[in-house]
Amino acid sequence: MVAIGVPDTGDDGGPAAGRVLTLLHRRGPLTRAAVTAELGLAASAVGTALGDLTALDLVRIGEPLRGSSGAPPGRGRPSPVVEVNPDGPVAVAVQLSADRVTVSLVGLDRRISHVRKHVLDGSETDPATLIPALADAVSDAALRTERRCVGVCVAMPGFIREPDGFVRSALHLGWNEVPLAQQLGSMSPIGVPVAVGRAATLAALAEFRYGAGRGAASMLALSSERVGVGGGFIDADIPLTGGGHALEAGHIIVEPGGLPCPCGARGCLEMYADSRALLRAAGPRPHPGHEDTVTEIFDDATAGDRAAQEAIRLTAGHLVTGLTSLVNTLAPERVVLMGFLADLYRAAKDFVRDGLMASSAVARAGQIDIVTGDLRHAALVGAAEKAFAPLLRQPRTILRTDPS
Amino acid sequence: MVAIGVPDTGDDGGPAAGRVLTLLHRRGPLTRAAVTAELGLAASAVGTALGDLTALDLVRIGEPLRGSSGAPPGRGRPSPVVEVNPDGPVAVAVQLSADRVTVSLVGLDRRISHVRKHVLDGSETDPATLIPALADAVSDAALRTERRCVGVCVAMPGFIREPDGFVRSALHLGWNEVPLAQQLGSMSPIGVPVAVGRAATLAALAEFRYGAGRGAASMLALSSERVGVGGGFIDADIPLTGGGHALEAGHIIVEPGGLPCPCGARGCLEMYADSRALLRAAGPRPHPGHEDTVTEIFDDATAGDRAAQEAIRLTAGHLVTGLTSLVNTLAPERVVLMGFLADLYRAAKDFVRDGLMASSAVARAGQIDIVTGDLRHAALVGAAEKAFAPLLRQPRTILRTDPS
DNA sequence: ATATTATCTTCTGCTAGAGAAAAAATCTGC
DNA sequence: GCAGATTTTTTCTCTAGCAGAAGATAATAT
Repeated sequence: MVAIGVPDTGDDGGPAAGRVLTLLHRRGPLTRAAVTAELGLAASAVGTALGDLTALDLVRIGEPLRGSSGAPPGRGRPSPVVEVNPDGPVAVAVQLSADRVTVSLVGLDRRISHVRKHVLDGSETDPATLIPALADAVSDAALRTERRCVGVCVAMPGFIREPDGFVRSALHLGWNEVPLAQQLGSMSPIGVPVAVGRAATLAALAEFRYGAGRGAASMLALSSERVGVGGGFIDADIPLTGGGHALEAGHIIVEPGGLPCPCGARGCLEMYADSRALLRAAGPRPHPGHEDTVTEIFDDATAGDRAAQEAIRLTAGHLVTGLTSLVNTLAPERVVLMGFLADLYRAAKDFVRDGLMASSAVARAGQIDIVTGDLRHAALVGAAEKAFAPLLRQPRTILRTDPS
Repeated sequence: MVAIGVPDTGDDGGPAAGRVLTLLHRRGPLTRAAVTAELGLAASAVGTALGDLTALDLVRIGEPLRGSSGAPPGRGRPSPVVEVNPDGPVAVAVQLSADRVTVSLVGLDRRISHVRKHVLDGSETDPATLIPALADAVSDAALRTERRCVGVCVAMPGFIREPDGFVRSALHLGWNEVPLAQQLGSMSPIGVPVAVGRAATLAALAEFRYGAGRGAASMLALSSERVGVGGGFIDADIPLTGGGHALEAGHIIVEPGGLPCPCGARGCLEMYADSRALLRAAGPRPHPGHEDTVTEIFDDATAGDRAAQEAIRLTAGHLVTGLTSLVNTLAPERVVLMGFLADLYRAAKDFVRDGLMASSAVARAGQIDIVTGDLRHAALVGAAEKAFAPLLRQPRTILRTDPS
């Protein structure tokens, strides 16, 4: 039973140059020999791929590892370290949230530079005002560097139609039916593709590839920043997008007939498990400032305050209910909690973990890990991933464009 | 801005022969010209692929369409119709449920033959008893035909570790940690790969490709046969497996703190939306027989019986709650209801549809269709899909094996 | 210094498919 | 009934991309 006649190139996965570049982007500096072994390619194929990639200024071939710099020298011909060129192309990564805009440049090494933050006041969130300003900021960032810009991606909350970056609706900004990618593309003089993605999905992608999700086959991320709960799910390196509508995890129903949610339903998770819900559960508190009071509740609970502990348990209990439904649906190998939910989890670790194990047969069968996120700019990194994707897949096609 | 130097083979997607065979399997008879246009391949590539496939007896090249048989003749050289060989290879598709076993042969044209059903009594469900019997039945089916058997797939409920067909647990059969695929493979004298898959996922896959899900980008299927609720989700032609644990949709929580479920949680969907739940909601009824009474409730409701209508609304309301959470999580383009849930939906169509639209912002944004399933042997067809997958991907590699 | 080892480079060969040109099979108009 | 017109198939040539073998290279080990 031996296959004959066909060389069986395995899973293929596209041209070698793309696979090599993707590997270096994902895993950082590697020796040439490691690249060859990792990809299962012939040494000659890796050789030509790396030759092309260096010619395109996408990767840099360094010195072989020596005594001082890391690994043991070993016998045989030393293998030079290859890595993504830190002065190579950049992507413009933008994060657009309800109260501020962040524009940054991200390299293939995922280093973030040229960060510009702008706090929005209510008068600026109108698409007709915000988009031209954003286009300026993007062009500005792209033109301020010598490095070649290969793409733009905006991470924002809302319902996004991914293929064409069309914003169906973004409640926090009050947007409806805005062709963001198209408008941004036509207003920016830098002729590169513009993509738009759901912030929660992109942040989840970043955590999956470079953060708390590393190594998992699938990962569910839940995050909350003060108000609302968002989610992202990645399986086999592919985010579940649902055409831009998936993982509205804040609107899992955890209390049928409960509090009305602006989304139209009653008893949504985000009415019961975000920071407002904790404040409500804790009852009146001395200091009115929002952030302070939330951290105060966590501090009080640690110090032994029964009322604070009770409020945390109540809120965490709703999180467990939501997690049970989500885990039984998606069966992630790992759950990553970010923002307020990470704080909540840290304050009630065993309660959440034991609760989920007790109520979810999938969690029991699947050996689920619950962890907190560990990336600082997950959404920006995720946006860069999306902007870089075409280049990583087909480096030659993307860069060998007529510059005239 | 024109890409030069690279032929841009597009998405590739593997060797042409596999793509052609897959297309014919999925879409049925097509003209040669249609195949070329559909796949975007050069005519010469399609020519050699079809040549190879006919040489392997996988496809049959028929007569060009003529006046009588279908389409208008048209000008130019007539294009012969090509189709999957109806006497070509078969897969053994097995459905294993709590109370019976079905063994059948399925061709690349999805025609099902040699169906053998066996009703299980309690004494036969032990793995040590059932698996050898199943191995016999499978070999028997494979040897009774002249056609070449290329694979076996068992569809069954439970937690399945897909890659190696290991049954983590199957509550209905009382199984735990059973290496089904491996045992079946070693007991059957026919040397072909054996796969095992979750029945609900495979049925959903069949509906997605050939049934009520055709044409949708993503699809959620929910089914119920008397007891329990199962689900499947397909996105971009790929089922969400979660390592065999995904879409335990029956264990979405719809009533926190509600009825205890054998899974360990309280308030699971399947405690509130299967046929037992409807019977409970309807209260005592004259006739004790199960099936009769359920259809009787539907009939009474149609006839105007208020109590029956109320019971249906109550049960359907819970279905809406569960659907809301599922739809907000997965954002399917279409929802397919099967079995009892299809009956329930037919009895309360507007109630379910309006309820979901009212409570799910994702449903409102995404234009979700709710439909009932329309395949009779969805699980068997899905099992055959899984068994055929390697052949469809690489026809040459799979069949050019040394028959010695 | 010489052997050993691991890696890299060059060269040849093969496969899959693109693309152009030629051949085939039907229809249309006269 | 015959000459184009039209569409499709076939044949042929050519290239990209990678595998595999053989030789070159640069370190360590003796």
